[in-house]
Amino acid sequence: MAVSPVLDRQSVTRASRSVGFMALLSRLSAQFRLSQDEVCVLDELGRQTRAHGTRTEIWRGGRASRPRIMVTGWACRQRILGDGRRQIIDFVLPGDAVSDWAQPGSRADASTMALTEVVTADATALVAAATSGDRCHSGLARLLREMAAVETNRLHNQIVRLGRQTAYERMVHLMLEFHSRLQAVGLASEDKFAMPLTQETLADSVGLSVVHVNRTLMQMRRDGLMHLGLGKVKIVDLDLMQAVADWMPTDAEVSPTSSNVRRESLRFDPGAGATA
Amino acid sequence: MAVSPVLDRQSVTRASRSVGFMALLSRLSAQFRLSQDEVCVLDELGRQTRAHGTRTEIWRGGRASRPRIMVTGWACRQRILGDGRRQIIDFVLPGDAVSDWAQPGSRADASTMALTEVVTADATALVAAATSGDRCHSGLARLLREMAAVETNRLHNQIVRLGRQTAYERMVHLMLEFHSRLQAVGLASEDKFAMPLTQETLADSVGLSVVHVNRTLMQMRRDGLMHLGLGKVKIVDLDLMQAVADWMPTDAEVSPTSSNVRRESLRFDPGAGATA
DNA sequence: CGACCCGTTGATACGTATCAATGACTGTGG
DNA sequence: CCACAGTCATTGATACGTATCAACGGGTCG
Repeated sequence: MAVSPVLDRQSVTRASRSVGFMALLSRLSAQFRLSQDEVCVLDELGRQTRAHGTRTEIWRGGRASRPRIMVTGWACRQRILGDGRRQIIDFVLPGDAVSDWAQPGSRADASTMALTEVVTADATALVAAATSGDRCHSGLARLLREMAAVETNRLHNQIVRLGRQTAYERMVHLMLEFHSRLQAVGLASEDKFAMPLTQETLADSVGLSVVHVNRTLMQMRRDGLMHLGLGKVKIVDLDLMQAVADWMPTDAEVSPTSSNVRRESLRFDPGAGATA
Repeated sequence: MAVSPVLDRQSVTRASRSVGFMALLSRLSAQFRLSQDEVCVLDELGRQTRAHGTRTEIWRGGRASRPRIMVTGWACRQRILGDGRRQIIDFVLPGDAVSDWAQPGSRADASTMALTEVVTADATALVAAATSGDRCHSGLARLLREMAAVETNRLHNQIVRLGRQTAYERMVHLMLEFHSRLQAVGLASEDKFAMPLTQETLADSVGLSVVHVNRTLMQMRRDGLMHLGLGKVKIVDLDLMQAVADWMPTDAEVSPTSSNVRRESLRFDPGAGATA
């Protein structure tokens, strides 16, 4: 293989040093109290990067492939039904896993598609270090477990949105998720962030038609919740949005206000049963 | 604490030796080629069991608690919105994890509720052995990763159902999931299984109203797909059901028929990007 | 300049929710 | 033993939310 053109090399280098990615690494290092050695493993991620064009498939479900991490750009995990209907399962943002790392050769499932120009990094070393069982890499192991837990939580959110929320609530909730996730990696300010998605993409995520997504967005603007110009989102009334969408705070501890108890008789029964 | 009444002790012992659970254990031992030592860890699960009454909360989200595994009965993971709307995220069947094991003190999320009388077992030792990093327990570690991968796949299925399938397709797909999962633990025959769920529970899973679930089920009967009498499901035309629901085979390898490629230009580009 | 993608809007159709009522069945207490 | 309330499945009539079809305008690109 010949060397890559200079331009590409430069752009990739720039990408791997991107705001979001660097912010993420430093935040992770602090949060998980990673050792010097572990930080080195993370730093190595910047070396093995690769660019992918818009609308290309970054990862195909069912394939055994090396684990990759998102560095720059937007992608989505999706599934296509036999007749062409598409459902976006989850969005993949900088710092997220491109495919599921848990099981190397897991069954055919979803695939991951780039929604913009995308840069990913090879995370083989990271995963290997974390799963080796070495005590000196326990911080990385916790980091991976945390990433998995956060992803599961996102899937739960997506299920609740699609199953029990109205079109309006779904859109607001999704926007709050974007805002929260992008803020976590330093890619969003208090009230603004870039969102390079078409309304069709949004539709395939929230399970609506393109037309109705458009109407819902216009309504949100009229209601003074947020404004949404080409590729940019400006949040106008965050509190109102969180109230509308029944938003659950992500980082802070949740006070047991209206915890998961329902109208019916619901006992918690710590020791209602017999113990053998 | 005094000893449990004899009757309870007997029933629990019987439960921990239940068909589903024993079948599961032997299948797992074979599939993951577990060592003698590892099989012992699994066998220990039968000792620390506990019974839970219908409609009790088995696990509350956000609580740090010991990991438990389902032995007998049906439960569901669910989330309740502020105004009382409920969404069932996933069903918990014998052999499944009651809560997420990945991260001990993960954030407040869903809770798990018993839908029938339920018996669970303490899986602390299992998780500890699997995450210890000991080479002799690597089979258990793979087992846990596989369980997580399967659960993630179920969540993906649920998202596709709710987002892009009709009421009819959703119901059929869910029934196929039950059939497949119960068969895997020896609780379903070729064409029959017990399903102790009310239509309201089904409704809260597939994101429909109770009334419409009823109408959908009646239609499925009229169409000769399956019959559904009190607590029992009898599959009439499995092939038709799988065709209707766009069912993806779970165990067998998926032939790359209509893989995740869409009408638009979708290249896979193995090396379209630059490598730094 | 035309072709195309994307966002926007209107008119209409369809799927599903909601409200209401009934019957079958179960458990409970007088 | 029977009245009673409660849960669950079923069915009809109607309302509402969202999909579908169609058309148009503004951008961008070749």
